[in-house]
Amino acid sequence: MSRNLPLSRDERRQQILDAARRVFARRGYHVASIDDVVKEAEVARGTFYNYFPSKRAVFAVVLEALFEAVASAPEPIRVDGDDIPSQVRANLVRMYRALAEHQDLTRILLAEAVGLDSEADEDLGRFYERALERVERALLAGQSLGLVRAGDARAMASCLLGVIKEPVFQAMLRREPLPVEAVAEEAFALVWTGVLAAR
Amino acid sequence: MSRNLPLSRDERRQQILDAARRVFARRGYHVASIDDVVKEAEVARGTFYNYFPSKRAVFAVVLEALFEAVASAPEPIRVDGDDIPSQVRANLVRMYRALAEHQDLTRILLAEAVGLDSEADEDLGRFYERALERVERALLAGQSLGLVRAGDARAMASCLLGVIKEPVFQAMLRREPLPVEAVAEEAFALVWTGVLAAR
Amino acid sequence: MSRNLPLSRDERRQQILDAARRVFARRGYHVASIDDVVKEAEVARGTFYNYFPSKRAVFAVVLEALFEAVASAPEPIRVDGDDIPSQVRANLVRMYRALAEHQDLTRILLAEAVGLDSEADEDLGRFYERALERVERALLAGQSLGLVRAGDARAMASCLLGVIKEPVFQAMLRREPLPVEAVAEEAFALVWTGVLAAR
Amino acid sequence: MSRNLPLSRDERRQQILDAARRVFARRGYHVASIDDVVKEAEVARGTFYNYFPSKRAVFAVVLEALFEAVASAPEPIRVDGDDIPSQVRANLVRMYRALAEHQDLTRILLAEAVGLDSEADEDLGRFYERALERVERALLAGQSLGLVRAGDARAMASCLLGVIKEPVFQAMLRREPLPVEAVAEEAFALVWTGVLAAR
DNA sequence: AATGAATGAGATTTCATTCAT
DNA sequence: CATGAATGAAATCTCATTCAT
Repeated sequence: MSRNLPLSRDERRQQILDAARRVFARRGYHVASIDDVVKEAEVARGTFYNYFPSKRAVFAVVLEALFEAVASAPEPIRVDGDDIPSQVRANLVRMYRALAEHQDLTRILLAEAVGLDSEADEDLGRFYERALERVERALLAGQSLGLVRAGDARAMASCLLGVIKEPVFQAMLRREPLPVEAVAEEAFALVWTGVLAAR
Repeated sequence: MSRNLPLSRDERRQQILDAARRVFARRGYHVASIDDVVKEAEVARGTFYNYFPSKRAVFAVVLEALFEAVASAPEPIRVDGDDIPSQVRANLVRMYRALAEHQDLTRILLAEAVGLDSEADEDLGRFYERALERVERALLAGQSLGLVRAGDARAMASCLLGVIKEPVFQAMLRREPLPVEAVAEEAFALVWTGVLAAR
Repeated sequence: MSRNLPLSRDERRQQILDAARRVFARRGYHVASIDDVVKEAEVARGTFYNYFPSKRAVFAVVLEALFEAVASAPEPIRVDGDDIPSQVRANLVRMYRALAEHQDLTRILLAEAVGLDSEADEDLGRFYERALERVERALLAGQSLGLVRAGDARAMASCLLGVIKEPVFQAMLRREPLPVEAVAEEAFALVWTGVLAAR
Repeated sequence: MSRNLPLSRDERRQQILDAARRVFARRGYHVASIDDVVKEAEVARGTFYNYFPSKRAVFAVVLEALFEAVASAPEPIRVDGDDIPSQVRANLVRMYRALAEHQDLTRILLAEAVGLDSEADEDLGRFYERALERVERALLAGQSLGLVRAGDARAMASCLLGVIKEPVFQAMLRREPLPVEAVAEEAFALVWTGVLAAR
């Protein structure tokens, strides 16, 4: 009935996008319906399709935004800066904090984006590819500096990514808050020295 | 259509269960339809419902079977047995091998079972709880033997779980085979000594 | 698994028929399933079809049995017997008692048998036809004896049938027991003298 | 298929409601399918569910409308108006006419609404309760005026209700038109003076 | 640009009936 | 005869998308 005030195209688009993110986080991609989204955004159903061609498309845009938010958290390691361990530890804290801050995003990223369809899998693949490359480059740099031990940097990167993701995933699964400091500390220690007692 | 000959309840049930597992792995829980399952099993639609009350129910059974298969892979570390590093490495290989053997299972476990509904989340939570406890106990034992460094064993366990899961997840995402030996080697090295070069 | 002892064809048939009557009374024709019936009868599903060609057919037989039970309740009015009012009153009591004794049958007759399909409607039509004819004949006899006032005996019979049915129906609807005596008394008084106070 | 032009919510709703009433009357609640209804209404299947949440729900609305239509037919007896017998006779004619006018409604009310489920039974129970109370009040008034003979007014009301319903039911069962005048006449005579010849 | 009524393919599930054992 | 596994047509209901207003 009552017609929404005209908004700039970008504002309206953002309004729908935000609503979609909240809905996807709350209900999951498959269970969420366009109806849920337009109700959350308080626009008419047709309006949605004026801005996005399909449910799948708006989800892709939501995903892309998440990628950006998480990927921008860590800062490049600088050889000339603080001592390297501190930089690594700080980056881990930054990552965990970014993930903890956006619990809804996390849920989408870890739970909803997987197994959607092959196109979504490719989006996700590209995301992790970028993440892995980044870690891999850091490891390779470390190896060439003699800081990091020899080994398959790619496989190592994959394991390291797991060190970051899993505690977040477990917290999400249990719907508990992520204990950022404790987890960052253990992750750092593991990465740095493994589980062994000092020799 | 030609009618299938009657089969013993157990055989038919298993046939449908296997088909369901393949279909869930290929298409994902939400996208898979009962039609897909009965076509894969080559039975009539009604036959499915003679054995399982719902799509959700058959998925629960599939999931439970996966839990068992994966959880039974590692063997307890024995202090009096082979040297401990070898036992740990062997367990990692066992786990990766179990997961690699059943690529379809892996997809379901890592991607499809997450965020389905609260009941599935609880199943999954219990599964990971068991896994974490197991790792945690091993770590605590190691600590009391002076082998493992001090620290929050729970958080450490969570990170270690990630070390195992992530390479498998990445392989699944890219639909590539898991390089079991290489990954096991890196995972072991990471767990044992971290990423640092020997000091 | 365990196979029922062989029974004579008639006994087995009766066993199924009784079960069907109970089930139809409890659940209603449409909601009742063959599964309900065979479980109630404790026979296999196939056995049912050895005795009755269809769900509809067994229902027809159940109905027929009810017809008999109810139709045999009243006794013919005899001009040479007790005084006629007593005979009429006695018949009303007999009818109400028969209906009250078989609550389940009543439910089927009044609620389930109507609107099933055109074939069932014809069965039901024949039943009421017989009932109406009987009442009509009694009324015509009464008219020729000068006992019953003039009028359309058929329409009168229809109204009288309603006098009998409705209290039973109301009791059924409320799932209350039928107060046989009180209802019979009022029905008799109504039939005999209407609602007017004596002039 | 050519798409129906958008209609106001109320118009479309009414269109579907009317179609549903016709279909329920023709086929019966259980046998009627949503498909029948949407074909009768000439709308798409989804359109039905835009207006009613379920088959059961649209039936409840149909039923409620019938209750209103039938319950509003008789007019209160006024002591200071025409002579009372005329008023009673007129009310009977009004009732029969209302029922005869809407044969479809009648079928639903008398046949389809009974024994559907406990909720429908309660609706029906309330409807008859209102009807019975109305008749009972009239009888009690008549008794206090010395017009109506003594007796259990409630039981009497129940019998009277049967006098009204049964001829309608019989006509419906035979799919014959209701002979309104003849039936009203006999019903009135029965109610007023019973079946006895004048003494 | 915004609206929301209309659409229909397709999903899950039921259950009367058949038939090999 | 008795059994119960197997069947598939058909039912209800969902929801992404279209399009007249």
